[in-house]
Amino acid sequence: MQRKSSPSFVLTESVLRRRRFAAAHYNLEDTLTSGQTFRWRNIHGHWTGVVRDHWLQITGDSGGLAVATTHPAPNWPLLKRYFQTEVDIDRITGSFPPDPPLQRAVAACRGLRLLRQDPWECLASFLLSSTKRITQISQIVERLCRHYGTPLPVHAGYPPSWSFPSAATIAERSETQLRELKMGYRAPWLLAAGRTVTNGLLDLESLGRMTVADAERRLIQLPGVGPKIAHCVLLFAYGEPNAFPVDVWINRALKTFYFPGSNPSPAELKSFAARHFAPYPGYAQQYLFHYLRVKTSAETETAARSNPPPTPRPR
DNA sequence: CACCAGGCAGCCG
DNA sequence: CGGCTGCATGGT
Repeated sequence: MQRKSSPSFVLTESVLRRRRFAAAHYNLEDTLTSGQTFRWRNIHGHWTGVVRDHWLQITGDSGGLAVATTHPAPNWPLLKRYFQTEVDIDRITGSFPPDPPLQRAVAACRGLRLLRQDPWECLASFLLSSTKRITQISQIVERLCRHYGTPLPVHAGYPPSWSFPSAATIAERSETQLRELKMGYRAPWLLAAGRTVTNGLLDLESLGRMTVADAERRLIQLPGVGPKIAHCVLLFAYGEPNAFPVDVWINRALKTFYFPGSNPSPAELKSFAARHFAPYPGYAQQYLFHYLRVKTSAETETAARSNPPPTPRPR
């Protein structure tokens, strides 16, 4: 790497390569903080993160995204695919049913997008997510990258950064080594997933060509992967619009807003969501999830926690 | 200190 | 199916 003339304590300063991705109404902050990805930080007023082996600095403005990377030969098509800037988000939210909670979520999170992430990173990250808060998932993922990822060049003044460790790298670790990263009982799950992907028993590439049901069946064969995590992977890595992860927040929201007073089974909730939110249940889920988790303070929080009085039924 | 967190596995009826 | 419990760890 070339040494440039700059403050004496800066040994290397990476060249930034830049490009703009045009997009109408790209809500970068909500997209990067809505719990679909765990590696983005706002540093010096810019969003910085990693996509594959690209260290990135992103700025969102009214016309789209300004993308800067230290990668010497950026894979721009890959990055563009990751950010999904070509998606007409207003058309998607415009297709949502006109019920109050969902429309409130759209109004509060306008421009929130779904990313198209690397399947292995997505699978591994969500394997680590069970009964953890998003901030803690981020911390575990960060430790995983710091210990077992590959260091990446970063722009001057930014903290060091690493790629997400490959399945093969994880497969070579021991359960003890993984437990040292404070992932607890999830360590054997991550190890097993790394081994299964590395030895070819699970071909992540082929999942994209299967039906949702088939891909889900394959994913939940992995220990620690159930319906919720499988659907996160199908939605966030494969862009499956019918994927619909049901976590505690969504479960609470569906019961509160759409089944007040009754006690629907998981199967009922699943079929209702597929029908009611079609043709984009995955996007609707993400809007509801992010809205309920961070855009509301007192009202919905308390309403959703304590078995609430029946709310007006949306039509 | 009790309780919960973008769940899941194992077990029981 | 449906319900219950343990699981590591950290925050409120």
